[in-house]
Amino acid sequence: MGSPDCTAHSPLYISHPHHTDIRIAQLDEVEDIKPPRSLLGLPELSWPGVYVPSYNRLAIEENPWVLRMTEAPAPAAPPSRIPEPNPGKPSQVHNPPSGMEGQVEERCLEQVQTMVVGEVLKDVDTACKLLNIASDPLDWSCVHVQKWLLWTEHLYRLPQVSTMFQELTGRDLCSMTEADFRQRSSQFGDMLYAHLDIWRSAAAMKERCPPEDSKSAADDDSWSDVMCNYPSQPIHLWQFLRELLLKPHDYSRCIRWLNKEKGIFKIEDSAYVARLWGIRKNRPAMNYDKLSRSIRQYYKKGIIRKPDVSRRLVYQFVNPV
DNA sequence: CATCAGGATCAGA
DNA sequence: TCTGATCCTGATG
Repeated sequence: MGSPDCTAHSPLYISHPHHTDIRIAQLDEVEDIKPPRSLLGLPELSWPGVYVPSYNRLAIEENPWVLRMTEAPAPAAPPSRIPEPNPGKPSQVHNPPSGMEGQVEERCLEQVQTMVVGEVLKDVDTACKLLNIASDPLDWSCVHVQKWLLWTEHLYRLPQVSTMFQELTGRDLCSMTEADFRQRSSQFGDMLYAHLDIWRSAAAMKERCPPEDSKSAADDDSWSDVMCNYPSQPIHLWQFLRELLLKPHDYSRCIRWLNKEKGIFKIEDSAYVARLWGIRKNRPAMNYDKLSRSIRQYYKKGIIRKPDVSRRLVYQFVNPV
């Protein structure tokens, strides 16, 4: 079976502006701009000059497409709304697009769409890895659905909606209409439906254009290694932490090596890491207090310890990679 | 106040 | 039985 009319899906990512607008508004609300107090004296953390509280940061970080989507023109928009190609030619704005201009714009649009789609695929993939679920919603068990819902709640800062969708497999979810979603959550059903739609589209897209062999072989550690190597076994906390540490590109803002050779790492954003761990383990109530207790259990087992010079939020793998 | 240390207990695999 | 989650008390900076 699979997802219906895949071809209609690629521009569909940007066809839910009303859903994402809410999101953007929420993100934009975050104007509390200040550097984290813990950054004193520490090396540059690649923050783009703006400090966003952890949850919003997650949303931005894990879903750049949420922001980028708004940059892409809506598919139904008239050609004249396409971002100005050259400020030096104001006439273009008013003149009806000639055939050639139309082509250029079309190509522009295509490029933007390709970029957006690429980002979507990447971010869906990142989320898959984090949640340890398949990218195709049709393959999800009830537990996977709950994980995904939890993640989506987290992403969109929704109140708890996952309870409204209990006992549903991914297939059940996919067979539901938008109205069904709204029936379960009048406020956020449409949002969840749209988000699921994105995932389904991404899955359909992947199916149609699977990652090229050239890509999947050597350079592509981000796709296969972490997630696929342990299908559904429970993951250990130390493995999870290491997994985050091995992805500095994605997670260095919340956890990073201080000395990789010695296995010393620092948790930069304890709440965020705990939240990720909670999502991964389907434990919504997870917090740093509990996570750190679990880390301390590793002291006895000789897996993790405090470094010789003990510092807050700094730990050390006894056996570095 | 956040973090840290560690005891006790419980649940799930 | 093992691992981790949860709750707790008390210490520390």
